Amino acid sequence: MWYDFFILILYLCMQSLSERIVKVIKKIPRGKVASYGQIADLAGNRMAARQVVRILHTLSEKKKLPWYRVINSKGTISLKPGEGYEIQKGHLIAEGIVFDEFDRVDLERFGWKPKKLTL
DNA sequence: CACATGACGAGGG
DNA sequence: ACCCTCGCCATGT
Repeated sequence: MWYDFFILILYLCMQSLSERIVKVIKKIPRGKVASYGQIADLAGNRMAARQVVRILHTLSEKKKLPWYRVINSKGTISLKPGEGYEIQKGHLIAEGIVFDEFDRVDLERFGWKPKKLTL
């Protein structure tokens, strides 16, 4: 029914993209990772990966976000060594995530695959 | 108003 | 696999 569609659109308009991105990040389960683009997609705009970056940069602390569960689409950590890389890796390993010899995560195994989510 | 920026990503060579 | 270009969102200057 297009009634449901209407409600969906209406609901999406009630929150800003940023607010939805925050909600999506908070829903990443323990022991799983999600890419910047995937989060943007789930939040309603797959072209907003860079906005996800900005959110993590500014709101990780304030909103208590599980920022370390966000990596890039190649399955690697985007932070540079000496600037958070080791810390993020430590967090992920602590949750059971495995890195291969080239510090890559198998997204098939550890990638978050939400069936359907409600924002 | 015109850029410059960033923990990005897809596509092409 | 690597490197580069371009498209994107929202903020900051």
